[in-house]
Amino acid sequence: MKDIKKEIVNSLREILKEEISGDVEIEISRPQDFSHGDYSTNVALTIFHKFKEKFKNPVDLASFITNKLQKKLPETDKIEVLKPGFINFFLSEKYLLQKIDQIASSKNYGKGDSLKSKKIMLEFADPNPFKEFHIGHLRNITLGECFARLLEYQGADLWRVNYQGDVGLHVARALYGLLQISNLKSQISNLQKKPIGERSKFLGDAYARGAKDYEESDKAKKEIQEINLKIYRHQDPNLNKLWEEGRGWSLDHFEDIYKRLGTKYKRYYFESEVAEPGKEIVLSHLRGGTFERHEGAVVFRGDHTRVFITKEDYATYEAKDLALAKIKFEDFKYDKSIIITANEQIEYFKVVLEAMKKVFPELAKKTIHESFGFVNLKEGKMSSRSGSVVTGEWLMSEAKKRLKTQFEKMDEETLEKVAVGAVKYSMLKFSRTSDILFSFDESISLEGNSGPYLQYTYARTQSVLAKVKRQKSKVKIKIPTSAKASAGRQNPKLEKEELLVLRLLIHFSEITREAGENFAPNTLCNYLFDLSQKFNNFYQKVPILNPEVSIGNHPRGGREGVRNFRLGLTFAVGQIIKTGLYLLGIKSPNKM
RNA sequence: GCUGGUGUAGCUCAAUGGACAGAGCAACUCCCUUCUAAGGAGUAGGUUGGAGGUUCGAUUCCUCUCACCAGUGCCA
Repeated sequence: MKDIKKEIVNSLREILKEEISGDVEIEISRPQDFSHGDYSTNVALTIFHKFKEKFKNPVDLASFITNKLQKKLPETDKIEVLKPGFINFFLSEKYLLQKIDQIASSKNYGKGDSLKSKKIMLEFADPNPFKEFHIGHLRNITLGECFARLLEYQGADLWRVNYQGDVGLHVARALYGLLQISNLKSQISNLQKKPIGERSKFLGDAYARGAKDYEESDKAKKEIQEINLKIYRHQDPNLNKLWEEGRGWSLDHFEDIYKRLGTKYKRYYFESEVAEPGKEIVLSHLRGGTFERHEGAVVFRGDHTRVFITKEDYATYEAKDLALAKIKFEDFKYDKSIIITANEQIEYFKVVLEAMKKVFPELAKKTIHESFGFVNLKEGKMSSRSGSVVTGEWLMSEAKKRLKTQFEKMDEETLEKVAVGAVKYSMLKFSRTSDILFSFDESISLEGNSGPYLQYTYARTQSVLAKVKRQKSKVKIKIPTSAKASAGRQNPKLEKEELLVLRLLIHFSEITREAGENFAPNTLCNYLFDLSQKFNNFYQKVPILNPEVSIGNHPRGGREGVRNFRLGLTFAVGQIIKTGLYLLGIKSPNKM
């Protein structure tokens, strides 16, 4: 089936080529309002300055173009020229109906190939062992998984990887905190029998103590710095043992979280494995002048100066990232390497990428950093009561708890899907780069722009379809091909509510591609929400299973035809929502 | 101080330089004998922080200014 958007562009290009020698950029956009058509272009406005002698104004030019266009685009019902010079395209019902058949009959509808066989490495989540997996990590992993799926949907060969900071000052702080505990040994053996969550909490508390002491006491600060060096150098066997134990606890705990969130990594990288190689890379480029020694440290002077090797002679995060890029590429010859972190690292990555440009120019070209904003809690006061940070686990459990009181009959499995979906959706529905305020009330709600609302809408579609399956033993929803169904009918007219759903449905593949290209899941969220609203309106106003008898000129013909069409539409909406939610990393329960 | 980001309805947020700046909460009206009312329809709510500029056209781009957040040589 023809891609109508491409058809429009090609036709326009042909016409314009006849009129002007050069090629022009043609933009086809989706109007915000259906009253302006299914597609629209501002090309007459943008190129008018070249035609000032031939035409009075952009509207004139647009009319001229439109006259020539009419014959070339049989898929359109109407092409109109409006006010300043827009050309609006209205697709014919016949075309829309063909499209619905396509969606309902193909499992892979919407799948793109813009990244076909491109190798992409995507690093995201990056929690630090010994520290809590906090809500920032939750947003990171949610966004990362969504990007991964969006890119895979465009045909990418994608590796999800996770870079975890198992050495460094933060680890030293936690270890210091642990060492302050008097009966540490017995506590540890005690905890070994306890659930992972408790162990992880124990570490989190130790970190909090270490961090506090680091700030408040010079003596503690010095000790922590010593611990840091000992870990880097593997000097102290007892300390190493403690480090390994704690590290293991953290990683087990993280593993649980990844599983719960539906992310599976291809490869884990650790700071401990890139620290030495990182140092070597920096030192080997010292002579070339890329780096220089200053006050005992090795620094890089880029956009601003950053330290790559400290005067204590261990690699900083900066140096490690250079080695990481190299090792990543050895593992997987990527065409593109994407790193997702919070906004606070923007400046950091600017400089690291500058340094990488000098050290590994080929890799630097392939590496991009994408960031996102902070997560704050709207109902956040209650969390500070515990004194520690708000963890990802806590957020999900709390969501589940609240959901349970609201929907008593919901079974455990569905509860989990909805709770995780609610939290994830709240991380995705806002534009990526802005700081957000997480609200339980909004995210759990089935009203409004929320994960559960979409899940509920999907469940509704399945509920209707299930009814059909119960009625007949095995019903395959068969939709008569539109060409036949509407043949011989004059001015077939769909119901308003049907048409709105239909007109929205056809844009799914464009939306998913754009969401991937721009790393903008919120565009997909907004689209799915819009679709759900329009479907719910349709559901409310139009009987699906028992259409009124007197639908004389419905393009799907008699009662049976109309019923089949509406079932097909319902089926298609279900497919699109389910696929859309999958791309967001959210599960779609059949019943709610 | 410097660099970057943000500022849109009471609240939380949308809006590839486009059409009358849109949603959802909250407020107020309606709609269940019928496929999930866990839903739907509607009303009200705005000088897009402020001042200039570029453009056929600015929430979007540029300059200035105010407020808040983040980053800013030995953390990650």
